[in-house]
Amino acid sequence: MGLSGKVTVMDSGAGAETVLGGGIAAFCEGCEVRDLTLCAPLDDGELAKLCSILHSTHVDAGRIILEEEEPADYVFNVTGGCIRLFKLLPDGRRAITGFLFPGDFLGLTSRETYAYSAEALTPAMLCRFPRRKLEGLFEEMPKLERRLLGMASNELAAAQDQMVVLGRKAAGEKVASFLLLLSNRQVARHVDANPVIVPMSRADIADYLGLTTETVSRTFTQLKTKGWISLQAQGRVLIRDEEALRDLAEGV
Amino acid sequence: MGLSGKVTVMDSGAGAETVLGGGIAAFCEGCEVRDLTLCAPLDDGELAKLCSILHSTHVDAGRIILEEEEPADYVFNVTGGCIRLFKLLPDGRRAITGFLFPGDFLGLTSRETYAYSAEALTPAMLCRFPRRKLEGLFEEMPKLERRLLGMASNELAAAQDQMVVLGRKAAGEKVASFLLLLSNRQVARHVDANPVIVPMSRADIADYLGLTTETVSRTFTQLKTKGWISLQAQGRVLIRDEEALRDLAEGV
DNA sequence: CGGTTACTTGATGCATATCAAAGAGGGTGG
DNA sequence: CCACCCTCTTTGATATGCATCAAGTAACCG
Repeated sequence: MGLSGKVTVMDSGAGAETVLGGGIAAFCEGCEVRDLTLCAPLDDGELAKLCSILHSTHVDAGRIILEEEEPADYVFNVTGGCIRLFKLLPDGRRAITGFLFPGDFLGLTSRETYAYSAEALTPAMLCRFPRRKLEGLFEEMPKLERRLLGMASNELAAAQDQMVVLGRKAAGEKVASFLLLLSNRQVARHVDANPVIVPMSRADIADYLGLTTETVSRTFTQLKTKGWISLQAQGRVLIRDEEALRDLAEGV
Repeated sequence: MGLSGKVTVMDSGAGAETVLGGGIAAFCEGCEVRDLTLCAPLDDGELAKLCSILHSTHVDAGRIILEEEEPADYVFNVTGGCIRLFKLLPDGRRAITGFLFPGDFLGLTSRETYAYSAEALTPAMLCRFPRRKLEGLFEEMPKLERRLLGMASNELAAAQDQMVVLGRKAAGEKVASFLLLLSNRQVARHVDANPVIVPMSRADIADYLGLTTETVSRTFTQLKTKGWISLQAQGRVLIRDEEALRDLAEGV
């Protein structure tokens, strides 16, 4: 135990704090991302039932939430902060397979273990569901399963887009695609499209785009020099010429 | 109409032939991939109902089955042959997002349009379902929806593996990963793991791995020179040193 | 058996990686 | 509140793996 990253959210010790379970929908009333999550299609009574099996949890930045190959006993809804999903090669190379934001779902797998590791990139809030209990609710609430299928389909489409980025786009196109992706996801959660909030490091972006830290940095500089973006405080990126960025991203 | 690739399987004209619909499960009796497909969890009565909405179709090699951005009115089960899924950039660059084999599912999307194009790479057999009718059966047969969620989760895991390949592996590691993937998928459909049957061209493999035709070819030659594989007739690849190939693929 | 397409091999170039070091934030303790 | 330190970012110089361009060879199909 202690401060090592090996302590996950499943052990309810060491810093990750459980807030609530069991009650009625009161807790979910204030949820700002309800229309994006698993819970979107449920009425108040159904929501209460779902609430009875969830634990809302805060995780500190840098904390590991779950690890590849570990038993997939829980699934999560992200309600705040940003999470990175990644896979490691034996020699330490890292591939980030996605970033999660409020409303996103975490931990879905058809196997008995997780397919990737997940780490909080900023302080984050999660709703944690025991997987078996959630599956137990499917019969009673088929809407839940339908919703999960819809979310999985969306993730699949996003994964396919990312394969195009990784396999066939040049560095500039990759970075432009990335900025527009973040911008679009802000819109989905009712945040202004511009400026783009970039909470992740250059190294994270590099591992997501199949580049190096240096190349990502150079590419930002080039976009800035062209006047298409400007870099602001706290990792904010102002898009100054969206059309140019979009053309670049699409490979026109 | 005519011979242009623009004629898809949805138009039931020009070469793609509908075999049957409507009957009882008789047609499915001989299906060799029933345990892999959507139909796996269904009993005979349920299968008959599913049969009543399906059309079994043969498609010629090279024929386009569905196109990105077109209305997603049908979904398909592949029962024979090999299909490539791809996305194009405006300047003609192509990214192949996956290859489908018997037992695989095609056309799943949460949106109203397909997320990619699909083309028969060899002569192929498909079971075609009207999407709305299939969704209509979900209430009656929740097993069907459960199965679809499982298949989508599997696809998602495969997509994440592929992101690691595309983003962080070198050419040799990519090709080794690819050969082992094909081998593993043969095992899943009860085909011997070795030799690996490679029905796709070097260009297809290149577009799947984010390489060029020439690099794929050179890499095959290198693996051959090391004695790890040998190239046989009809695109068969004999794996001679699986452990070496596996270590290479995993990046050890 | 000839034509066509796919594959292989070679020579060269370039985009991005790698190695290296300086500069900018951001948080902490005095 | 300021100074210091640590980490992240930026920039520069060089190296290299893969792409590109080019041509020969093998496989396949009618």
